[in-house]
Amino acid sequence: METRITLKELAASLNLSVSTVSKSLNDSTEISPITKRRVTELATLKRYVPNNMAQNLRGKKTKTLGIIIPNIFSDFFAEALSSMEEQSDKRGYNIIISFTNDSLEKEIECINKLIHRRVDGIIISPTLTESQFGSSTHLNKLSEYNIPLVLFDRILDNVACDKVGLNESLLAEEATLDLCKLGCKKIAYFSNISNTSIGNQRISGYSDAIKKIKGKKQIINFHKIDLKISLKHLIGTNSIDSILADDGLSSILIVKSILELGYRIPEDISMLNFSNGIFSHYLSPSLTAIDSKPIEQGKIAVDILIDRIEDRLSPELLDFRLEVSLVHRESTRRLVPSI
Amino acid sequence: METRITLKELAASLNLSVSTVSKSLNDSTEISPITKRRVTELATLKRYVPNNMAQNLRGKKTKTLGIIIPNIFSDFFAEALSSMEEQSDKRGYNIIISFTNDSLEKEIECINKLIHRRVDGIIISPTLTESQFGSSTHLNKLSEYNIPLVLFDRILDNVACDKVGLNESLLAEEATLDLCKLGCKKIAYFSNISNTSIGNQRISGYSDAIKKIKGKKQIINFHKIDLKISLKHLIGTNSIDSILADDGLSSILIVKSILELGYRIPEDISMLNFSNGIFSHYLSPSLTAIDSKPIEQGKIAVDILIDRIEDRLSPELLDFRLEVSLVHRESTRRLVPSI
DNA sequence: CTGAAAGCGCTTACAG
DNA sequence: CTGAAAGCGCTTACAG
Repeated sequence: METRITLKELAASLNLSVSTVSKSLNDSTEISPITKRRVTELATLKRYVPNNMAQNLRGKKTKTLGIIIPNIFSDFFAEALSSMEEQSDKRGYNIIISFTNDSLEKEIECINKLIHRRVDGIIISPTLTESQFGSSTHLNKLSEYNIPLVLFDRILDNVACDKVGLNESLLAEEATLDLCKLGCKKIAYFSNISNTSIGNQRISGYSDAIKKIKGKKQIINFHKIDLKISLKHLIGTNSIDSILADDGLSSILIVKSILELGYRIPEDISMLNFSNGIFSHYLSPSLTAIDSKPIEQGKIAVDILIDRIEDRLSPELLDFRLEVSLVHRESTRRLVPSI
Repeated sequence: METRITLKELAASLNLSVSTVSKSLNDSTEISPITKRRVTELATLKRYVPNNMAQNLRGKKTKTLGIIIPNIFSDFFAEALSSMEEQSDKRGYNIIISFTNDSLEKEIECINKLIHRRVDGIIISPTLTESQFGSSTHLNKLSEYNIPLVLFDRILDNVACDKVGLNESLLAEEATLDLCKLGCKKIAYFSNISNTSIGNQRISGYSDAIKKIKGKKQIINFHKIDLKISLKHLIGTNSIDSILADDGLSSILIVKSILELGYRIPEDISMLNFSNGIFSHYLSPSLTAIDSKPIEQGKIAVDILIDRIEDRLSPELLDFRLEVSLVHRESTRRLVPSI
């Protein structure tokens, strides 16, 4: 079935040696223009395609990156992945993509598979479990195989490698202070990812901000409550005037509940969330959100990884934290201009 | 930098031949248990990992599939891709994923790259341009390389290969008839993808249904109108009582416009759309939609491709069209039970 | 039970 | 300018 033509067959048809044919195809200066032309012509005619496997076997590099992310169901990961693919392509690298669905077991399997496939480097956004319990031996072992690793978005402290992400704590603090600036005084954080490293950083940033504005800390674990009942109580007792939410999905549910309870956004409650996905644009009301720049982050992660692979970086490990900005939309009150 | 241990080094340390070590590692029955143990112990200790490149070079198969899709920003493709990844993994295949962003040029590049990489097979959902103009020489040439191809979701007639998708025409017809059954009489189709093969099939199915119910055909090209003005006019003049929309995004915009115009869904206008994405679930009102079963479709595409690769299929090409169903939600009227 | 040898398809010193 | 030879890391007939 596999009938693709090889260098050897090409050489035979041309009455040339394999070396000459190979050099011709690689446009080596050693070869005469006439021979080159003969070779390339036949190669085109016979649809010769070099065997990457053989080339890589000699070259020791596979020009392939492994990318491991939890899923592509959030806009953040979808856009980040898309951007990584584009940038890898631009720099001449292929990618092998795996999704863990936040299963640590699958993540470990993936890592092993990528080692087997001899990828030149790996970008990973680890599972939440891992970020909770920090059992990252499978990541740390990559250095023993000399496979560069870039930790993306979900950054772990116990892994020594290049890192690309956000300053989640600072971000949460700024978001909280922003709500305050817009006139909110009772700001609750509905956390959807508590107990993870990112979740904890956000909580810490939120807490710092609340302390600064001398407010009352109200951290609500999204998974542990009956949303509608909680909201009814919180708003009814005038305990909150604004909500900081983790992701698009929880925002949607919160908005839906608030509206169904008969309250208005932003008049009664302001909403701000960490995910600037397509939801935030198109929901009614549209949501003020933190633009975490997945496109830029993805590109940077790929660039750092390839630079590391190609030895263009100084040995110190990078810890790149992107500056991000708030996108104000309908879900938060306008700032009343002071005269 | 690359210091991974090879069979040869392993053999040297053990005072064995390369063949014996190789066989031991592959658990061959030729080798004595004692030797096997010695070998595997040292291999583990030294973290030996076989070089896939070399293995593939001998075996002629790469156990790798190429997957080319336009993007992962719709829930459909995201879920389909996720499912393909899972199924490939289950069956022992790796995948290389590329996104075309609906650029035919990028698609052609991808195909060439995958040929170079000697993938065992390819699944593709072609660009819209291609589905409009049908210039598919780059797809047809795959058969010359003996690379099996599965056309996914966006199915072209001019490519001879296995196909997995929906019966878009039937689907559109049934959706239209369903609206009719729910009491709608003036059904407009807001097409977001006219001029593509899928778009045309849907239009034809919609047209058939309209003919059956003796209604008036109203096909509106989503891109060519000012949405709000059009809707105001159509609803104001009582020209439509229901809308069939292509995808999630256009549905959102339509819903938003209708609500802003002060009309109610489904009381004034019923909405049904072809995309059962997360939007359809969570929008207020939630949207009645066609469940196109991306998970199942993705799995089937992978299974067919691998079965084709492994020669488990009869030579006739498959054209698999999945049965799908409507999911009724808030955006369409309830059926009034007849007594 | 073990090993020497050939070969997968390429590239690249080296020789002529 | 062309070619013979070695070698990338493996597997698998074949011989012993």
